Amino acid sequence: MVTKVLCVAEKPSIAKAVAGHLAGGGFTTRAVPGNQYVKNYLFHYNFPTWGPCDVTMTSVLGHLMSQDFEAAYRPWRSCDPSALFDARIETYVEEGKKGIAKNIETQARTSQFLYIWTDCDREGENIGSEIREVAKKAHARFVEPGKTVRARFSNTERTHIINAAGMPVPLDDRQASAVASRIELDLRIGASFTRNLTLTVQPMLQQRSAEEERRVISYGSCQFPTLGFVVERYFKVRNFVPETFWGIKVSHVKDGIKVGFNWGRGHLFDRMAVVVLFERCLAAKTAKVTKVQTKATSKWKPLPLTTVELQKCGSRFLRMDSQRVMQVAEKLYQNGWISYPRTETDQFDSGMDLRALVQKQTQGGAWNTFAQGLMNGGFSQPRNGRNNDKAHPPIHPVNFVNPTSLTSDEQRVYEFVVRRFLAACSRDAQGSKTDIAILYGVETFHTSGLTVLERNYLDVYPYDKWTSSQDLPTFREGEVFEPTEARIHEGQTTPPGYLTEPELIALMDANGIGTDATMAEHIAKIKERKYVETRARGRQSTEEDEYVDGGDTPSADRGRGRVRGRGRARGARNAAASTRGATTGVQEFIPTTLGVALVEGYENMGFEISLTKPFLRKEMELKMKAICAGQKTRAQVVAETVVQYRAVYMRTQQRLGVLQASVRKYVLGENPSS
DNA sequence: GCAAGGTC
Repeated sequence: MVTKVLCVAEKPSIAKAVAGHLAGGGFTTRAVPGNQYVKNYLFHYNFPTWGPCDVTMTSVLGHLMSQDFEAAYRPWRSCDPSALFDARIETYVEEGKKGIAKNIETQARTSQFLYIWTDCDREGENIGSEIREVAKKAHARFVEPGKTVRARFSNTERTHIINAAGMPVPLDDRQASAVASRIELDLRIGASFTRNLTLTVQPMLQQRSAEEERRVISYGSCQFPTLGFVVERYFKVRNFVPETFWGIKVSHVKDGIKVGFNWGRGHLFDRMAVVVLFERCLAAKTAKVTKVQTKATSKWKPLPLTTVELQKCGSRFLRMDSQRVMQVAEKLYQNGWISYPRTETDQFDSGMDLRALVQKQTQGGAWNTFAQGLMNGGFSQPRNGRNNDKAHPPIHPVNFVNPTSLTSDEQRVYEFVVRRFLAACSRDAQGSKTDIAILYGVETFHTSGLTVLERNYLDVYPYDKWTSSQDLPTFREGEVFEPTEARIHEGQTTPPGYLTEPELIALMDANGIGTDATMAEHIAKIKERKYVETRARGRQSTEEDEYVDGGDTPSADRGRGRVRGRGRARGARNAAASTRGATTGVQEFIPTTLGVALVEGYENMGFEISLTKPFLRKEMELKMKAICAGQKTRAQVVAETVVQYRAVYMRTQQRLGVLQASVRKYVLGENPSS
């Protein structure tokens, strides 16, 4: 009898790609009853481990299993919400996935080996164990060592897949149980806090309007910190106190060109000190050139595209919110135009044939001649970023599609993905930068000029701006001159802007809130729950204008002097800096009165660890890592975390008045003393 | 009527 192997991937696209490589093109496709997306691919393959085999390659659609509390606990008023910390949880296959489970069971009945081809990440390991559970119902042998194995692969290149097929490894049960504990805790904590919050706060809102009647007021370990970021920035803006600062501006006209010099100290918040320093400059009468340095500089091409970066760029350059960008990218992926859109990887595998992908883009589009240029010798291997999820390559175009056959949103996202890819395969832009420093009295002033020599990737990537500044006149080191003008200028710090979507995504990413696949959902959820609202950013932000001007060009001096938001966090300032070239129309997030009330209410309860800050999610991540490392078990982690949250829950009950006072203050507009 | 994570 021929050995039969059942291969199961996490998604249909992987099943098809793997089958294609292993079967050498010769496979039979069979429909799976009850599901239109999943297919079975039948072929023969000579596995080094097992010899010639009949193979069925199929897939699931992400997680197979769902979990919910046992029936008695499902109605909201059936129990005190705190009972959900230890109510029994049932694991079951949801109606829509029964066909997929049945297919695996049927195929497993006649198979000797189960070969898991889910993504090589923690969730993939858990999905693999779900598949094994289903196969076990057909035959208990699949729990025996060596009967269920998994493939180690990180992309679907032919040689990589064939290699993986020859080197099966065991499923990692630790990773699977780390995910199982995450699932259990999110359910217990989310459901208990959400029911409690809804049942205690929602009745207060009904005083305001009957529409509020059925509104859910939810707590989740991702949605609350997301809301927290929005509220934190809101208060930074509202509580901002402008400060006046002073600086010294020196300019000099030479060869008919006016050059502005920036003070080495930037600006100071002490007017008298600036006056004293300024008078010393004037007393010196002349300034001396201390440095003239011209050196080569370059602007680096962008990194290969990750999901987070795609979402940020979507908000900035395409005027689409993150959820819309992902919907469109998903469609482009399903139609075979771009690669899998959910990836954290910003490194291309060295084995990938990138030139073949560039070649496809010579067929058309506004970028075709640029792509041709890359084929004619302009190609340069993309930079490697720091991230590799070991499951997916960076987002890239896999086929050329005539843009006219796409909707306008699809066109813009496809064009961005293509241009980003071509840019990543180009050479860095090259330029020449001249720095000039002068000593005026004992104060130093600087200016600089930039000449762009080779645009390279910039020609295909209009989202980056890098332009030559005005030419500087020639200065010699040691040259002495009397500045045409020197004066004190006064300015004021300006508040930071409200949080924009790219900033919010960057914060979530940096703090481990959500994953590439879910960040947009969490943002959409806090909008849907009416914790936040978005609106198009107006022109009130001088910050944006300042950076759009191009920073250190001599002409950037305007009116009262340049202002800079001293209250703005460093990360946010960088984010603003990289919006150069962006048009306005970026969405900004403002919390609703309910959003503010929830965050303030929980903050005022005075927990040692804040529910509205990202620390708890980080702790969860550490606990999952401990399970993966074998330092803790799933049961331990669940038990200790439940103890922690039960205490927080009890405290919220004792201090319910604090939360209710916050709702009265912000939502109902009542005076605290009344 | 609850969460977050997969995927279509």
